[in-house]
Amino acid sequence: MADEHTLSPVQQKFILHWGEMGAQWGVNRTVAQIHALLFISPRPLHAEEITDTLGVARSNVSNSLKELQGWGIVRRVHVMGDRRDHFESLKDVWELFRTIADERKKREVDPTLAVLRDCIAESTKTGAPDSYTEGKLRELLGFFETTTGWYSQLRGWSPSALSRLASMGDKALKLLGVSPG
Amino acid sequence: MADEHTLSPVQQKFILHWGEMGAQWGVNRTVAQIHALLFISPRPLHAEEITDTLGVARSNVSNSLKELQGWGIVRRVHVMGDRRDHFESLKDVWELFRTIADERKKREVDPTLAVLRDCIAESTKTGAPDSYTEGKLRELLGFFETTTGWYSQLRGWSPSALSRLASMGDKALKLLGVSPG
DNA sequence: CGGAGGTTTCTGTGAATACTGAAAGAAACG
DNA sequence: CGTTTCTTTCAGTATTCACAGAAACCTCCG
Repeated sequence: MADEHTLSPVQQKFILHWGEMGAQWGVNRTVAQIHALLFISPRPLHAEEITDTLGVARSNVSNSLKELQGWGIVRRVHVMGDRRDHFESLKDVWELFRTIADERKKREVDPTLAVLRDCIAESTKTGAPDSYTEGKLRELLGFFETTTGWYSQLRGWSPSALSRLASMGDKALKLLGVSPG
Repeated sequence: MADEHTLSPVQQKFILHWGEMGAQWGVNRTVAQIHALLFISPRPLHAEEITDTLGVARSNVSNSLKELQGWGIVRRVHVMGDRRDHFESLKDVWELFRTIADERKKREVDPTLAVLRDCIAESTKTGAPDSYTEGKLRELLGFFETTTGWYSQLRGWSPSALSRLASMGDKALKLLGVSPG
């Protein structure tokens, strides 16, 4: 291909690290690498550029792109005068992580809430010979309910509002008449 | 063994789900299951009880326990009149997740910060022919620095303080003279 | 010092997952 | 329509990861 890319050492380093990070968090290494590449690319790339740059199979790129689109952090765009699909990552870091958090909540936290409620319901219904388990599940449920409640509040706020709030630190609490302890 | 355990359907359901969740987040399924079992167990268990209850190999249990101890969420305890090691999970949900968060930060976020700083340093040093990448890496670094800053502030606060703060919602911002937008 | 109870390490095997290359399938163009 | 260009699906392969079972290793006790 004409528009072959070679990555700078810095780009390589970042992409490789991002791949490792992804793996640690349950994301396929290649998927994470492709995302890293798109994230630092100043323009949308088509699949074959990605194939060449990362040295993985074309089909692998195709599937990985589909997964990234499923996460909502990569989208297809079209470039004038080029039939091929091009792909670009969400470019705003805050929006990026908010999207990922939303998706993880939907995929993992919400089902967990459902399971916990189920377990607790069943446990109380059946007369519960072991109340210890039930108590613990209740605590867990309480934790998830509280934290997801916080999240849904905060996710509407802008980064700058949050950062101003955070920079006030403990003073904020004092002002609000809330003690940290 | 004498003290054989059979799990109630509810316990099974929870343990299996916890295992799946773990897998999604990059934790070995068995490791997560063992943790779930210990979490809902009213007393410390020894390795063989775990083996019998979950139906996995003794050695697997041993390794998994070691990993859980590495995460700091399970510890060895001794039971009077029993030579065997017993194991128990952190029981307080908030402490549990704080411990996990601390550990993930140490293992994954901190190295990422280091890599980003490295990349940026190298990029500026070498005269940076591609400033786009550098800019993006800076944004990413800023994001991680800000959020970890928040985390280290908040992790000292008690759940109840946090929940009082959160329950005030947008009112808190108004009081502080910060607009959400 | 020898043996019993308990724990960890090690090696081979099995299962899951990621990946490739080829073939089939669409869409655009002449 | 037939051809070209591009994308996706599919089936087989490789690699990685989890796991079991055996062996080795402690530690306590008589």
